[in-house]
Amino acid sequence: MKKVSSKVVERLLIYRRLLRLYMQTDGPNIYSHQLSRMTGFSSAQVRRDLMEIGYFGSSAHGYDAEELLKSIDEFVNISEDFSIALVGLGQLGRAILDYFQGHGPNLRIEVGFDINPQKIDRVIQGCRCFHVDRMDEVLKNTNILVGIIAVPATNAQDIADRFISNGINSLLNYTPTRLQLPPHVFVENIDLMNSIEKAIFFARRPR
Amino acid sequence: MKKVSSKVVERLLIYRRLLRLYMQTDGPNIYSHQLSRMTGFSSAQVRRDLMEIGYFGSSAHGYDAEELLKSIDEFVNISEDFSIALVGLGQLGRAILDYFQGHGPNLRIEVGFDINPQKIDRVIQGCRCFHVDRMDEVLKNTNILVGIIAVPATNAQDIADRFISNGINSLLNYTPTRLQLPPHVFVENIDLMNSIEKAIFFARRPR
DNA sequence: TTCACGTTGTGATTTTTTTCACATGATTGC
DNA sequence: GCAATCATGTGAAAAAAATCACAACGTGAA
Repeated sequence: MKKVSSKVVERLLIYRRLLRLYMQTDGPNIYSHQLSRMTGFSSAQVRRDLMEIGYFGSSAHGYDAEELLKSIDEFVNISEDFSIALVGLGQLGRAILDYFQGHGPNLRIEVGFDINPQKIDRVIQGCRCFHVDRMDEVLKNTNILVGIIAVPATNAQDIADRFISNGINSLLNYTPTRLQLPPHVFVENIDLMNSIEKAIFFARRPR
Repeated sequence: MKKVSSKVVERLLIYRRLLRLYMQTDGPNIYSHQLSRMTGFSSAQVRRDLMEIGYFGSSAHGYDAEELLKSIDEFVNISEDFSIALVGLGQLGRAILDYFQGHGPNLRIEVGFDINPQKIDRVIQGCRCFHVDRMDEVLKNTNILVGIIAVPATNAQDIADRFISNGINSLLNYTPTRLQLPPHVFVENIDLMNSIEKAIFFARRPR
């Protein structure tokens, strides 16, 4: 299957989300310039992105929203249920848990890990919680492919290593730590402090 | 002053953070290949980035860590205290509050807004909380330049507009809404669902 | 002093990403 | 039926970002 850049995937997922909203209220078809307005990406970019997944519209009616949505769904192929593990159930970890268990029906944080005895062996928001020491044991018996890291920065690398040694090759890193990873592992860094510092920088400097 | 891309700023802020750690334990000087190993960026990229801010090392001892840090600090210029406003004090908003008030000494979420009466007119984590209806009034009397949006997706645009009409031109958007903004406004989108969907995608597809 | 070594700074190049611009094709109004 | 209109798909161009590769330099050992 054709390789596709992370940026394109990101935008496709955005179209996907917007299409769902669009279909609830608007007509059955949609134009690239509409997606452009909704996203802020240029209409040429929208068309290029849709080319990538081999979906073709008509020059008269643009794209059939429902078909397009289905095409993107097929392409990203995350419709079936998907299990995730989360390490770190502090304030941030619980917010993440809350956010994901609330929203999407197709993804689910299956298990959580922490070192705080208050969190362990409970079920929080439908997520079974274990002591971090049991990661290997627990992960062995699941088919989790994505790990979320929401621990203090100093422990992030350890947790990442543990995930990887259990065959997990896609990580969400909510710490500012720059993880050292083998090249086949995907990581998305969500660095809250970095984001706000950038925002502060550009609050005063033009782009 | 020279314009500099968001990507470069992002990396400079990462170097800045790592330099602080590095200086606590390691020698007074540092090489581009060390920063490369720590960050995952190539050493050539590190050198290019440092060129941008006009800091020059020596070919024998690399960079003087302290001087370099000072140069980056001067460049990003976010050392003095900096006030921020946060709208939305739900689970996510409070996690953000917790995170930022805990960490950096130089930035501070000064005021918060919500519609939940339980949150209003209290001080949470050193952040004074008001009803959203009082945004104009409260923001008028501060010199806040950065706004954080952590409300339900459907309200995000309204809040953004309100921020902008009060002269705030740099936003952190924690909702999946794609904001429509005038071109001078900087926005950093932190789209949690998008991130995890990307991670799921790349868990199964090579890059 | 001189040479070997390792690092910087950077021009040139490559790669990636985005935009331009237009031929093509479908539809509508007349 | 035909012209006018408006979107698409895409080759070509441009812009942005990253990498290559090497001259120049400073140091330390001999």
